[in-house]
Amino acid sequence: MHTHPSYLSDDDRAPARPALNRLLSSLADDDQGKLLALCDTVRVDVGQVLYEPGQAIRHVYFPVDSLISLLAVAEGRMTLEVGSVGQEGMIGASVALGHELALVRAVVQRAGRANRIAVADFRAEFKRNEALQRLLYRYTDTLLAQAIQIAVCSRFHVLEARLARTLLITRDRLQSEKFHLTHEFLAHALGVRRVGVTKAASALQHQKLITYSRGNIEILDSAGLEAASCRCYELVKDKGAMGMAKVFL
Amino acid sequence: MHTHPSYLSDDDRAPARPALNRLLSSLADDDQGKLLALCDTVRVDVGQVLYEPGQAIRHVYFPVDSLISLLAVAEGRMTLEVGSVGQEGMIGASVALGHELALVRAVVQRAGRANRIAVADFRAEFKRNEALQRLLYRYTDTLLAQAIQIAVCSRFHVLEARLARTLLITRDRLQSEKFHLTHEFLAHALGVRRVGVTKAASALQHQKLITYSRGNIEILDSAGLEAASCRCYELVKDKGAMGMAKVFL
DNA sequence: CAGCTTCCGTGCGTCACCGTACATACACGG
DNA sequence: CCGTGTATGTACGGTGACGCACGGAAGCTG
Repeated sequence: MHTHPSYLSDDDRAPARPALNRLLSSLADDDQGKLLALCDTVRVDVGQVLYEPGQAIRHVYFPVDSLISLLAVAEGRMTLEVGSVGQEGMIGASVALGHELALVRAVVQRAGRANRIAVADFRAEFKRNEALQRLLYRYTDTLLAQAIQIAVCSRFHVLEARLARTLLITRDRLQSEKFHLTHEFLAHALGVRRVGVTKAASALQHQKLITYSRGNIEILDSAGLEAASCRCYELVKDKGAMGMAKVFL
Repeated sequence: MHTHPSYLSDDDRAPARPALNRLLSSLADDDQGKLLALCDTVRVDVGQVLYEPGQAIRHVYFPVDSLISLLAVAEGRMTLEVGSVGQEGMIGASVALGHELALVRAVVQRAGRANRIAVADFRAEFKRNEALQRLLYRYTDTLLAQAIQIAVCSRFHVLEARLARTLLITRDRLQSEKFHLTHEFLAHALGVRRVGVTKAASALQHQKLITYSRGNIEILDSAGLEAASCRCYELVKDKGAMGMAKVFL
């Protein structure tokens, strides 16, 4: 089993052996090989829309170093992030069950690479690969846990706490205290107005918890930000980690 | 917990051969038989709490004519219904994946029978029964769709529309224009104050869409109620139906 | 440097829902 | 028939977020 090296720098470097999504790499060698033969690796860019609700899914994606945000879409331009998917996950799993259409928007939050498989190939492999079936089931379950937590959070917690939570989760996923995320983007994820984000972010900044300018956000006081955030941060974090833990051992 | 004995038939009709949960009945005869051998049928009562978040799951339940409400619990007494499960579904599926603990509260919304299996038995059967695996995966996926829709709905839609939606869905599940549901219960499901429900319900009643008294709700104008509800009604309805359609053919 | 786009900040009236407290009405058992 | 509990109704100030509109500032391009 070739586990990819854990040193990762961003763009300039193009390793001869491309890093692999962790879901894929958790498969046994022969299963993995068959799947990889059907894969190609593509680069996805910030803002790129991979799925649109109601539209047909063409490929299943396994992010490598990219980050995908899942946005549920209500009428109008109101959206709400119901989950996010990095190297530990995948999008498009439901096509294996015969669902042709996406039910959420999938948009790239951080540019990077993703392993990609055409739907027909994926379905064929799914049918005969039992390990893959278990994996998808398990991952869907963690997505469910995420979605539930987010539903609760966005119903009961005030914007400032939710913003803090999102920033912390983003940091964890990107492994960096600095990242790029505009108020506009956050507004879509949190399902609020852009000015609402501005107000909340500004409050966090006054408390010296973060600083930002033109989309470049930096977390200054991690502990303070956790205090300002809701419990949902730990819950999502733990559930996400625990849910898939056994797979990655 | 006091487990209810498996004799049933307290009041109205008691079919000699008890009806079966639809998920179970969709299994092939031999698979079904093995599972049924591990099952007993219990009666559950309104308000009974089957699972509590963070606590161990002891049994997996397949409702027959009962209806179970899944409530995500935030701190305090704030709750939000993230799905409901009737004869077409089950609760406790995640134990098959090794998750010991419930992540939502499961409370009985309508009394009735449920097929029940002890966790250990269920896990053993899950391991060797591929059809069961597919079934659980598929059902978890429809739960995810439900949860996402509810997250969006409770974020963006006003209480009156959400109440109308809940009433319509309840009607569909119970196959009856009349049912019992107190404002208090609805408040927990919708994640709002009881007085909020009273206000919204009272508005619907003034529009002659429903009538109610001491928990006995009757839908008077189905079409009107649909008009007053949000689109989420049809979405949840369709997705729930379509998601499991092939299983039930 | 001009001009454009992107991103952030502010102000103002409105509204849905909150927390709390209290009032009424029906139901049922002793 | 009275008491107790359950279910529903009303009232009031408070607030978080909304919609809208506009102002300003930082970067990109020509």
